[in-house]
Amino acid sequence: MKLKDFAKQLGLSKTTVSRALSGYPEVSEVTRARVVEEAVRLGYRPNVNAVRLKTGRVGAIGVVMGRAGEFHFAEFMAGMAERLVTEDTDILVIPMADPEYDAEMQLYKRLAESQRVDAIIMHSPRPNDQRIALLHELGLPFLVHGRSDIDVPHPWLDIDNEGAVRRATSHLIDLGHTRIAMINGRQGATYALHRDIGYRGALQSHGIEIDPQLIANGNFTDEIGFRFARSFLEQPKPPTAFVAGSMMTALGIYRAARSLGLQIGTDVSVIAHDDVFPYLTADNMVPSLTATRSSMRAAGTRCADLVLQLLAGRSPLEIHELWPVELILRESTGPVRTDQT
Amino acid sequence: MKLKDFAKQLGLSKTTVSRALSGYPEVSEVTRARVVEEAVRLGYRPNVNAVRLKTGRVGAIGVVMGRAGEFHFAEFMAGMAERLVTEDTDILVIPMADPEYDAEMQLYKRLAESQRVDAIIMHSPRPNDQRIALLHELGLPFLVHGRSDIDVPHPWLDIDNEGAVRRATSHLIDLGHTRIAMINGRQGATYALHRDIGYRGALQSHGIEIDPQLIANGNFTDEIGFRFARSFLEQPKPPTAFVAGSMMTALGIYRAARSLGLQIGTDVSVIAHDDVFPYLTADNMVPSLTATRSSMRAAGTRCADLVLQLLAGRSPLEIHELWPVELILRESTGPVRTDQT
DNA sequence: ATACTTTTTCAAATCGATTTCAATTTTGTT
DNA sequence: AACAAAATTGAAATCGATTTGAAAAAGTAT
Repeated sequence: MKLKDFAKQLGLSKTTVSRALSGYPEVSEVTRARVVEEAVRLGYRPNVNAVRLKTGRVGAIGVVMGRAGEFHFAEFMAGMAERLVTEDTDILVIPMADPEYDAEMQLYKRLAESQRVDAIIMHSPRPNDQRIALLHELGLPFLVHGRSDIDVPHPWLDIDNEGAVRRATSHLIDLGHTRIAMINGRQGATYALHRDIGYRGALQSHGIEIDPQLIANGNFTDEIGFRFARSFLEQPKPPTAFVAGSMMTALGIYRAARSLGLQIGTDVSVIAHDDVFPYLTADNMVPSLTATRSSMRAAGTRCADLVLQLLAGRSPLEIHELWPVELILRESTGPVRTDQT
Repeated sequence: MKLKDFAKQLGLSKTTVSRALSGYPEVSEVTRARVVEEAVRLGYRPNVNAVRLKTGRVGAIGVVMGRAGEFHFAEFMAGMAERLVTEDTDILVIPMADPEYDAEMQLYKRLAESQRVDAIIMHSPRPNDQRIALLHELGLPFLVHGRSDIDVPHPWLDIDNEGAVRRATSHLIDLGHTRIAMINGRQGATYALHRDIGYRGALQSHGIEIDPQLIANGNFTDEIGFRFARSFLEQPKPPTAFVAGSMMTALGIYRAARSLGLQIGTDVSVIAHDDVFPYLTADNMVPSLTATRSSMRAAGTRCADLVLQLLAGRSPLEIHELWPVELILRESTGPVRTDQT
């Protein structure tokens, strides 16, 4: 059913029908009501591609997806979906061949030229991230989930990674720990850097020397958590506490500690960052996990919201949201054992 | 840069340029070479929306996403992305307000009418799933990830859930277990039904009575695993083994067993289904988890592939793929303790 | 050189909507 | 009732490509 046919059925012009459906004020309420009602009855719905061609609006927000099967991703998208479901806007997942810089730059260029999406949400930016410069140049509206120190204005939403880790680390220090290990995310991303800064900052401000042997970087997997925790704990001077980047990492650390006969919460303290997953909760771990918490889903919802605002004309320059992170104390952290220090 | 301008620059007509770029044979090789080269140099790229309007092809495959933040989802999509990255096709995630039947039916109708996607991948179908009937009726190409017994032909890819669980259960029976609990996925989906059939079948063919008290259904979460395992184990006649629907469920069962001082692999055996996640591996659990395994990512890749074939004209009638599921024996299963039976 | 293919190119129609500008109808005022 | 102002409607242009059918150019055979 095309507009032309539909209009003919109603005995109206295409113009009037189109206006009635798009809510323009120049059409009488009685006509509009009739048009809307008949549209539902006859099942008329504008062809998206025609609308898109004419208006230049696509009705889709792009999210670039790397190969790594990030479990965060699904949560973030679920959050976006929550906001977008009422908006007639969908999410375009753009597969990226290689998480290589060049490939991604090309991808953005193509996206901008081909008008597949109205805006892009970019993840895990790096310090001085040239992708941001490119997006800015291309004029394609975008929002960064995370931040970059690049000298180009960009709208972003980020959580206070530095503050979160600083607090977590400080808390461990307050409990008497001095050998605190850090199993961070992959090197390169700003968030990993911020966490590193928070960690170092906390130690330094308490006059504790930083031991590079206690710092590791890697994917957010159980495997990484286990491997590094195990190797750290087998050092001559093992850590008495861990700060970890994710729940999965924490699972690995738990496993490593157990495998060495160490009790979490007494022999070894653990704090991890919790993105709040419906399927795995910090409170349910044994012992329950002390965590810095921030909902990934909520971030997705808000990012979608901000992008809509951006598209509605809000200035990108004023969009900067830094979300505080809660520290939830549970059983996995405890005072350092006096014979350990 | 529009086709018109670009053609003018080259001194050719729009027709010839369009043909040259789309690889039609009616254009001389020397002209084509020039056009292609100049397109790259001048950065001309056809406007997708115009192409889509004209050709009726959208270049996107739709995946309906429920609210539940399924961790499988990201893996499946990562798999799809792997296949689609080389095609010029993207993934459209369609948010669904409520996982209600009616709402979803409406959604499919809207999708078909508005031509947002070329095809749809549908997840977790139910027995006699009317959504399949609807999609069939609408003429929107689709692929079902899973199966339904509905009396409408539909292309599908599924794993052998029944066989997997039958084997898992039989294995436990071979180890001497007779009180075997089943923590299945949410009731309603065909896969849950198939698993249930496999479970019951294995018990029955060994002459073991089915105890409804040992069967539970719920989301794939640590929480569900814990709660049911705990309540089962506290029964007067507790199970000595568990068959579980997911790794997360298994985590919960492990936790429940531990909380009751039971050793996994000796006091209680556990087999779970493993969708193969990069961040959490069955082999790394302690003790390592015996699992029925099938890669969700591979399924995503193959589903994307099949949809492309569908769009290329392959008959939906002949697309039925049933993937076998491996059973990987590890430490979480062992012979029943003789004092238990 | 002519007639006839074959190859290459192009003008114009088309896809299905939105929107400008003009025409018509309705309402309000005197 | 006459006229202006406001409200409503519609014809035609437009978005940027693809594709049909016709024409021009090149190639081949007589």
